[in-house]
Amino acid sequence: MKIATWNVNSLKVRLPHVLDWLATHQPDALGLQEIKCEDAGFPAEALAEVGYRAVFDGQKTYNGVAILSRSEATDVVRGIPGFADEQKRVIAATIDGVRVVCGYFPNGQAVGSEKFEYKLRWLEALTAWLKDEIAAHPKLALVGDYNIAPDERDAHPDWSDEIHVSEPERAAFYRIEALGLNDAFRLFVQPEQSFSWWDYRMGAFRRNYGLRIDHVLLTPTLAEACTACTIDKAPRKLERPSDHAPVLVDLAL
DNA sequence: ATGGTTGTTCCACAA
Repeated sequence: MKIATWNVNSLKVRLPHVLDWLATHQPDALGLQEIKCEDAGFPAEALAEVGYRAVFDGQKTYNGVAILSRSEATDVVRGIPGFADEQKRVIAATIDGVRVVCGYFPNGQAVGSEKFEYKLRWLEALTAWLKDEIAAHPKLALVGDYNIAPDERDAHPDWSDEIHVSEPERAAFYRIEALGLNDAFRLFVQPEQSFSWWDYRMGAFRRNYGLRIDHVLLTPTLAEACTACTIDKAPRKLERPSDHAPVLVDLAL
């Protein structure tokens, strides 16, 4: 089984890239973030033509998440239960016996800002809900754009902003891991300076001036079955790319 | 020190 995650920064604009990527990698589940479209405008037909169904929680202009799958997605949950939020950032579903939780974590803008406080509140609510969700689903994958680089290896040495690498954000990431989740990427030896996001500006991709902020976290049952985790930089090299690369895990299931 | 880019939109705002 293959599970992947990709912040596409507008599904409308990135649809050709997504269709190509699905054809090449044939994931069983793909979590998408920042689809930036309302439910009525979701390109369900184009995806169905290449063999994928979708569950989604769309929003105009900002945010929006989806899970694409070849098998039927069941027990769909939209948003964090009990956490009122206008912003569409979470969708969860069970696919082929695996609970896939897809999240677009808040950016946080700048440490100490109002948006940063929202990020921390959101992380707290997500963590509380995940505790129950993991207890109910031993095979669970938390995928998405976390907007957190977990440790020093995950940020370019010249990264100077506090946001994405601050102590409170990293502490929140470790609290999620402490629920019993494993960073799939670090189960394997990886190239140094492996990143999943590069700013559009200042030739950041060319200089590999990036961060690893897109993650797949796995419960122990899935971590034991995990045989590979890779960041696919290929779509980032295309014309009109997303600023994020997809992350893909292989599971011996 | 500033500005550099992209997407959606009413041209500013979020990333």
